[in-house]
Amino acid sequence: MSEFTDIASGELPLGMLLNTIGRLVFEETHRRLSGMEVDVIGLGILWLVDSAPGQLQSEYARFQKRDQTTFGRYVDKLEGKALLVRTPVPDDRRARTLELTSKGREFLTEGKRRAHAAEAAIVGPPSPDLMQVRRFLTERLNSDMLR
Amino acid sequence: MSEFTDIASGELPLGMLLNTIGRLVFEETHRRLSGMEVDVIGLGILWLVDSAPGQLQSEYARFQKRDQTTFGRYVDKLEGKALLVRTPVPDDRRARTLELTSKGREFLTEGKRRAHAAEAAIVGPPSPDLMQVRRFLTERLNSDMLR
DNA sequence: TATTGTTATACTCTATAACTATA
DNA sequence: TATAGTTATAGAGTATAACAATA
Repeated sequence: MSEFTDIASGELPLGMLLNTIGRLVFEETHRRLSGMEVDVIGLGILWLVDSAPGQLQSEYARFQKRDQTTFGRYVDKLEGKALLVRTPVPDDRRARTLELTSKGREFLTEGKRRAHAAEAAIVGPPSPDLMQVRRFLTERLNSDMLR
Repeated sequence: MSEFTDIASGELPLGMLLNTIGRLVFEETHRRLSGMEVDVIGLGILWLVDSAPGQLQSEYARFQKRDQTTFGRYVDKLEGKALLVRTPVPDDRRARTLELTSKGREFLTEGKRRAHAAEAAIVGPPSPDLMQVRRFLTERLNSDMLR
């Protein structure tokens, strides 16, 4: 495999890098969440809702740059596991806000712990470099340039 | 959406960051490669094969941390578009090596250009920060710790 | 007319299992 | 027994289209 060493230090397409490393982190996290029946995406939704509870489902979907349908399907699953609840909005009878259940908050605590362990297994322990990567990606996610 | 601003500067799960940004880059690249019917992954394979031609198909799959079946299916597609060729190995009649066609090399040149434009649309123009992110991810991909 | 959300549907990515051929 | 590769199949992620209810 040493034939590839030089290649990898070149300019790999960022899309491929994110895809590959992302897939590895995803799989590792999934393995470590086994028995909990929630994957990285479900965990990310719980985390998001917990951090800013009571927003509209569509607001969360928009923030995650995710299609409403796709997002709704995840919410179905999480609601089915009683990790969060949909609450009707009195002012707007189309809308639902989201909120974690106490079971959901418990799950989130343990889930985050396991997710961080999984990350460390793939990208190494917390470090200034890793923090910078995280910061860069977070800033881009927050950018209004996207969608 | 400003309700989320503070959240995003917190510690989002890396898996989710990679997944979300990766998906956006993937989709944008796909859009810009449209008409060429090759996505980021196909492009990554062409790039890899071009950089170290004549290796076994299985070697490339291993380097990309990708299942043989999945990798093989991409090779099918690329071969179907005459962008690369499989060549039997005289010494080992089970094995095939991969190599780009001249059409494949032409495609790669243009494809890389478009992929970089797509990346810039999502994560911004080349910058020291972006380079560092790329370097970090590349190093992790190269790490023997994985798989 | 536009928005919130769901249902039905289809497509793609990915891997597992089983297999052939070969080493 | 192990490896290179393919075929068949299934599961999960994702989005589009069509729709209902509401604003």
